[in-house]
Amino acid sequence: MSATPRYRFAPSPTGYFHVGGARTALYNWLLALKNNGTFVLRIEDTDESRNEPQWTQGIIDALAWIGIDSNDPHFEGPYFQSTYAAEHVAAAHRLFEEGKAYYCDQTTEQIQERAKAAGLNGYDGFSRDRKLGPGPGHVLRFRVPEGKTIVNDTVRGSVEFENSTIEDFVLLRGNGTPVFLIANVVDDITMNITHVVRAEEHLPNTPKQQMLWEALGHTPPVWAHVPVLVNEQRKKLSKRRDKVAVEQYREEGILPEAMVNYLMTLGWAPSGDTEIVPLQKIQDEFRLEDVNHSPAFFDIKKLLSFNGEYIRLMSHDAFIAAANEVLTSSAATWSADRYKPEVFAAMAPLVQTRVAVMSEVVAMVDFLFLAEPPIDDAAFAKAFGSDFAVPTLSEISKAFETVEWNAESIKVAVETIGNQHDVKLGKLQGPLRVAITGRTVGPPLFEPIELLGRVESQRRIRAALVRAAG
RNA sequence: GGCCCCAUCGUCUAGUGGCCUAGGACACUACCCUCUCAAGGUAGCGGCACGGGUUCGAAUCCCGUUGGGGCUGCCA
Repeated sequence: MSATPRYRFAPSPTGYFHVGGARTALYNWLLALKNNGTFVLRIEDTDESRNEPQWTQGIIDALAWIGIDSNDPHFEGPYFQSTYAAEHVAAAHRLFEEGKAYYCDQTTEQIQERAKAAGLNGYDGFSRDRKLGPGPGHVLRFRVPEGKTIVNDTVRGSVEFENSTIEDFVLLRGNGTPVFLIANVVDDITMNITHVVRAEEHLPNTPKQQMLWEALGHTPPVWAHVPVLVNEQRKKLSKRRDKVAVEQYREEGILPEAMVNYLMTLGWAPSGDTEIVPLQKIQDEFRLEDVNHSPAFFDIKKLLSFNGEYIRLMSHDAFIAAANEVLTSSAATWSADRYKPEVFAAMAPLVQTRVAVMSEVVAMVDFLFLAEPPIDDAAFAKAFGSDFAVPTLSEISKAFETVEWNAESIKVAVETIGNQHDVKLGKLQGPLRVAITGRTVGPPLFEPIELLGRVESQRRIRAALVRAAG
């Protein structure tokens, strides 16, 4: 038994990184850090039909994003399962030589037919004693022993399987290549894995793998099966129907800290009355024994709420830096030369409390950088629907010619006009806001007006007035 | 169908036989604050699936029912 625990994360490279995988990886990673163990990354790339080398880099990048750093001393790998194919086959052959596995020539159709006729399901062990040798189309099957298999699971306690309900499963395909069950076990054995922490969907595989560990002469690892993540229909999160790609959340401006914190509150919770907590506290407190047993709904709304909170927690400078990144990216709707970082910096505090994801800052400040911000028709109709709109805006326009150009004076000037017309500032600012920003809602108005300057503000107000007249 | 897992507010959870007239968070509602919208503050709504046991005492232990979910490939 090795002195330090060795955990592993073994994704198959399928093109994107699943949030469920991210959570499983996080569990393993945190446990490795907490127990001064090792996190082994193994890419299970044995399904040649859907195996693309660039996916591997995607996985490493996604792991890095959630804080699992491949340069950290606790990180080991990546290993590639495909490079160990010879070992997998050798292990299977050893099992055959020891009589623990046997060859079978039955096709799927034949197996199904016999099962149907017998009123049973699955493979019935037809070839167990036929003493077949290897050959084209012959699969190697594991001879499931009699008795029962008890899986000791850190999350679920002990789970008992009657071996008679487990069919003699395939180890080697008809073409001689190994399947997942044996490849996974052989790799775990050679990599000295001590703890297998994975999603609950693997629980039915576990008795089979445990039998393989034992048949191969090794003590099985500590198992832990964590509940799956589900959608609002309570079905396992699926690539087809659900938004599961970590990369997509990253692009939309979810902060990694928020994602990590949120993921860790699914099936588990830190002590105390607050869920937004430092990663260190999570690392200190997290225990597999405390993980819930039932599936958890991946609630994007709550994720967004966490993210908004993390955005507000950022320092002034950090927020500006993060915002600058999206404002100078392809997400920007203006031509790059019109962007003025110092203008945004002045606005930053006003937008920081108003966005839940970083991508939202674009629409929050676009009117400052767009030469001609589009005016939403519905917004215009709403703002100019009242009879005070045009007269007050005209007066505002006049007042803007002479008012001292700073946010506070501008506000006072507008407020004064409101008083004369007996219209509260809250209503009065509507038409002005639409004229300036094109929208009915947005950050506080007078600061950006100051930033925009007298001339441009006047121009926009006049344009709106013309539109209202026409 | 078979095997396995699960069951506290709509959702995520705290709770490990008395501290529970069940706590927090998201969402929702109302009010306060307020130049719109947010943020913030206050209050509110809302739950131990059901039925039997065990016990002086059960959300917590046992059994059953019901309801969910996972697996059931020569995918991983």
